[in-house]
Amino acid sequence: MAAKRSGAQNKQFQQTSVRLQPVQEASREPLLSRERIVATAVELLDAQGIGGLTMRRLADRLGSGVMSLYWHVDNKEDVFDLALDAVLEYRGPPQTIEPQDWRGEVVHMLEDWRASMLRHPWSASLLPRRALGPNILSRLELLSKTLSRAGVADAELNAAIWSLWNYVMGATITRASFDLSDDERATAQLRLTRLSERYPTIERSRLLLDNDWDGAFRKGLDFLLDGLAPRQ
Amino acid sequence: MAAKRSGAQNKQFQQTSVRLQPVQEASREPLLSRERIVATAVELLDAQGIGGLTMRRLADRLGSGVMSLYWHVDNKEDVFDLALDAVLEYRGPPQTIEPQDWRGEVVHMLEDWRASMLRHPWSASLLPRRALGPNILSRLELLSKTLSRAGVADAELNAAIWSLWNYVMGATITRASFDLSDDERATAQLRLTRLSERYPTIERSRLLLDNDWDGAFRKGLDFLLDGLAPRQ
DNA sequence: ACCTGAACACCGTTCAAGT
DNA sequence: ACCTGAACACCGTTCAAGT
Repeated sequence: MAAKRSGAQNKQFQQTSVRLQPVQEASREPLLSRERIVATAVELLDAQGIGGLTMRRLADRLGSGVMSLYWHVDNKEDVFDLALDAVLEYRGPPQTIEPQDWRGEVVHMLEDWRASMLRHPWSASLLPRRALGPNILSRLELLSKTLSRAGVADAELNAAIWSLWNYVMGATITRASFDLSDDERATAQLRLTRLSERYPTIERSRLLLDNDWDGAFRKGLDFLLDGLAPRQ
Repeated sequence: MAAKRSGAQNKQFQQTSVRLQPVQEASREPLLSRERIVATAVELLDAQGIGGLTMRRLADRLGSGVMSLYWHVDNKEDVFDLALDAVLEYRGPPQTIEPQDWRGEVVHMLEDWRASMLRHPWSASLLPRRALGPNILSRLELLSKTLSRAGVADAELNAAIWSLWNYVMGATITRASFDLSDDERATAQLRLTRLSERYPTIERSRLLLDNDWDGAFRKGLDFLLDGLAPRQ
């Protein structure tokens, strides 16, 4: 059983080229790296969806043998975790939001979170099934601090956070799935039309067809925030 | 390519034993049936989770060859669709709810929906990714009718329905995932404790540990309903 | 009408090496 | 320190049959 790389090491070795190891003839970059693997995994997931990520395909794209991946990465689950976290980074609110505008800050972070997941539609349905990575924890920390500052009592904080989490995740997972399968959706509505006597109301309102997803998202979010921490 | 069974046939053949086919020596029940396959698939999913359902394992449990399944079922996706729908049936509100109490009716249906999915934790994360089956469409139809009766305008009906859908799905998917991995959750909180300087607020509030999921669900739901159709 | 086994083109991962 | 191929124990599904 070979000793494995510990996962805590990083890319700060370029300035100090001499190390404990014997001098290497050209100190060339290794072919593979954690970063390159994760970036390629995200590409593959974007292109082929969740079922399209395969250790073999991943190695192909990187021009390496399959088993070489396992030096840098524990297993396939690990690749999923890393790709997911890579996609969830938050850069903070724009300058235009004033520091005391807690509601603007919360809404911005949540909409940015949702947008990030929609840019990588596989990520939304993956997130609830994996351990929470550093980037999503940072978002939760920010949310927690902001709501606290807005006057939400400590005893209600967790319920408030999870309500928002639930709403964002539900909205995004649903939206991402519907996006992925435009024709499937059309056939669903078609099938529905044939059965319109069984589902007359949703037939009439064309529930499965034309929806203002973004508007609906924002509206429901406002209702929740009104309930959680009423406008002053 | 053999002709395939059409999927519309059902189990009303016991009273009239004579049919178009030549008389069979004992008219014995076929070994397999759509119903038996679906019921066994649900068992398997309950026991082993989403990754545990395998055509080979399913056939094993049924005491048949793998390929025999394909007579009754199109493919594995079909099995997923059928198992999912089987689990989502709604029997209607209890007698104790009065007919004009639209809010009670909505809350009962949504909580029953959530409870059904939690009884089969694989179902929640599956539902948004598959085409909507008859049982979930019936629930949406009921929801639509009830909200309409409660005075929600036609123009707002779809947004209202999707807000509720999003909330229920997000809450249930999250809850089901957290349930599945109690020790994973513990290690997550442990890892968090080590990093408590980075996430002090969620550390302090023990966000990842002790939560009143059911209470939080009900609270958020009330906020949404208040917003969607204010109490009279 | 219903069931079957062999075969194909895939998977993730272990192991024992190579440099 | 980093990369490799062979091998194992799995997958879903096609095909050409059997009764």
